[in-house]
Amino acid sequence: MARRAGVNPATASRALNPALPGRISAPTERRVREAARALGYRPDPVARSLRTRRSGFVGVVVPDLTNPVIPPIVRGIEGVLWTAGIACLLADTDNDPEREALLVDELLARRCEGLIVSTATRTSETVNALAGSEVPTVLVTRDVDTRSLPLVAGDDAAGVDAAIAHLAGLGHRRIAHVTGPRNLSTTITRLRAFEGAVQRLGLNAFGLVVHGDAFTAGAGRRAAAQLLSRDDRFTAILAGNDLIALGCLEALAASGLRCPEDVSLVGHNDTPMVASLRPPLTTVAIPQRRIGVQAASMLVRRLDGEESPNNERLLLPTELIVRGSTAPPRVTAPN
Amino acid sequence: MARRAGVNPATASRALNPALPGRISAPTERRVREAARALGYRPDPVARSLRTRRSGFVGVVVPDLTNPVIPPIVRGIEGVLWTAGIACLLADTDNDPEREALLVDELLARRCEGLIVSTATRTSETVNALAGSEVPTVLVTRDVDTRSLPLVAGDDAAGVDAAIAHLAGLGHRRIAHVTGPRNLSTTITRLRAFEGAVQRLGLNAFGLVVHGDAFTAGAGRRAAAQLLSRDDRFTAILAGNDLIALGCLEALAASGLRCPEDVSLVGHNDTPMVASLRPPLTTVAIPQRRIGVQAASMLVRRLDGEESPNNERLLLPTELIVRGSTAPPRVTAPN
DNA sequence: TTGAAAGCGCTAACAA
DNA sequence: TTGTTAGCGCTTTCAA
Repeated sequence: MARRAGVNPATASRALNPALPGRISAPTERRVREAARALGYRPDPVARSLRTRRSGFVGVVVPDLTNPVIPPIVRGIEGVLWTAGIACLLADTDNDPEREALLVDELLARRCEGLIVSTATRTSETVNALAGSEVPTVLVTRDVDTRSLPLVAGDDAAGVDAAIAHLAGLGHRRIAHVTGPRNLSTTITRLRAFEGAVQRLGLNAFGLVVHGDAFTAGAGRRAAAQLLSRDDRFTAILAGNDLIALGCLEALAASGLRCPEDVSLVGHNDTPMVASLRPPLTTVAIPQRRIGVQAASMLVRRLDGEESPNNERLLLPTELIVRGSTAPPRVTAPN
Repeated sequence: MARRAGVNPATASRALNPALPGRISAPTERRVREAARALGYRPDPVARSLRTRRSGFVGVVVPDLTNPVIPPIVRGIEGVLWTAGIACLLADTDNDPEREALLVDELLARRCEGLIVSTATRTSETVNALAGSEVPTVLVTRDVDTRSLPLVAGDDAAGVDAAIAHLAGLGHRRIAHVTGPRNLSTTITRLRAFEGAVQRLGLNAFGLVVHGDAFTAGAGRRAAAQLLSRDDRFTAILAGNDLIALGCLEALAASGLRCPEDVSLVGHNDTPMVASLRPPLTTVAIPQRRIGVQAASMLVRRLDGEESPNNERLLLPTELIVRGSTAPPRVTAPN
């Protein structure tokens, strides 16, 4: 290879890898580099991996690439990692714990150096097992109950606080919450924040929390319909995310209720196009790309040997985007 | 390793790889497999790669994961490939030809066995170069002008045909087309189909084609505004994609025109949430996931050595989804 | 500062 | 049917 062009066997290796032990004389290094360029030489990453036991890539495990929150995060991750000379092996679990186990196993077998995981559920055994393993892992967006791994996410609690404060400021006293699926940490975080804010503001949400069984419009529609069928009155809904909010909107319309005149509505995530719904959706925006960037950076630091506690948590600021779906309540509760 | 547990050195390899030459006796195979299981043995993929010159992964190059057409395609790809024991290295070019060149180079250096590419532009030199390379490549959704590589995509032309036929059937005679960026094959395919359909139906679209400079709502808004500022009258718009359609909707509203009463509107792709716009958008749905599945399957066949011409093209059926944004024109053109 | 030699874990060829 | 030997392309001791 390049050696033939130069003169030496594996001195070339040292010449091309300045980080390696053993100083190289300037002229030698120049000769090697020239030869390498002339022959279009690229070191074989596979052979290098075999020797160094480092693969040069990390696994990125996502619950569902089709969930609009995920792609910007992956882009953030991917950009940082390529810059660091690391490639991303992508694995989509389809929100299925079994598939998650399978894919993580496969990823580890392929010797990925690290993992960035948005887990399928908050009780994932697969993810918990990672906490004890050798391979550095960072969670994004979705946490596990054990909190046994570092996490980068949006500060959903602050976003929910802002949302409830906004609604309360408009005069709402009876605010309902249609959550996402209970097996996700994001659902729990938002629910706890909702409960906290309600209590802090002296509101009362008894009978006004209902759980959606998925982050979909259909689940939102069903849950909201259930809410509307009860006797409890409310003038606003905090939805677990934007798709659930969309479902709520549909359920309200189906009940002949108008948004925001009869019921105000707040979503979560600021998904594409929610600004173009009728009414435009008030929602909590999370810095998706930055979450990805920070998660990847955190992983890179760990790969570089920086010691950090596994309970490291980075919550990036969220922002309440006020649009047309929230307004003061009418004097008498309508439903 | 497993050898110590069994008895033999590399017979184990044959035992675990039924495809390899050299028959193995049933008892031996059983012994080996038991030992492997007992010791939790997993063959090292890196060492195997070094020996076999196969890396076990392919590169997936996408223009922008944030473009809602892409994720379902990637999911389709990813599912098929994992099933085939192949991992996906993800690379997002951000629609930038330079970055595309960089990433493909990096991917090739890492010895991926094949590539699935949705290119940044229809004139991509990077992609054209792939046509002459050793590594099997399949294009998805976006073609290059040279047509030098196999392609799997939706049958956009048929979708556009159906859309124009639908509009003409409603009575529209003057139909405008707000295209996407001209450096994408999808734009050209849809434009050609538009022109063909217009001509075939004896319509006239002189002065009614305007180019958006990106697949964004902003580009659609600007292009539609430009269209509206002209003297040419029209009663319907075919948009290059749904985001452009959204921009058109905004431009119409800004001009005091109603959709569909004053101007009908058709999008492309059936992006999430367009059914919830006001009015719900009539659009051409493309089988995104199936496109991914078929592209991956095609690549796997090629990796397995099946010889196929590089001009293989698989166009999967599209479907016009009629919603509320299209209606018969009023008797007199309004704008 | 450089060269020589060994070996990462596996599989391909050849021999038994 | 199985064992032996060699070697994929690199990096890493160890010696010079």
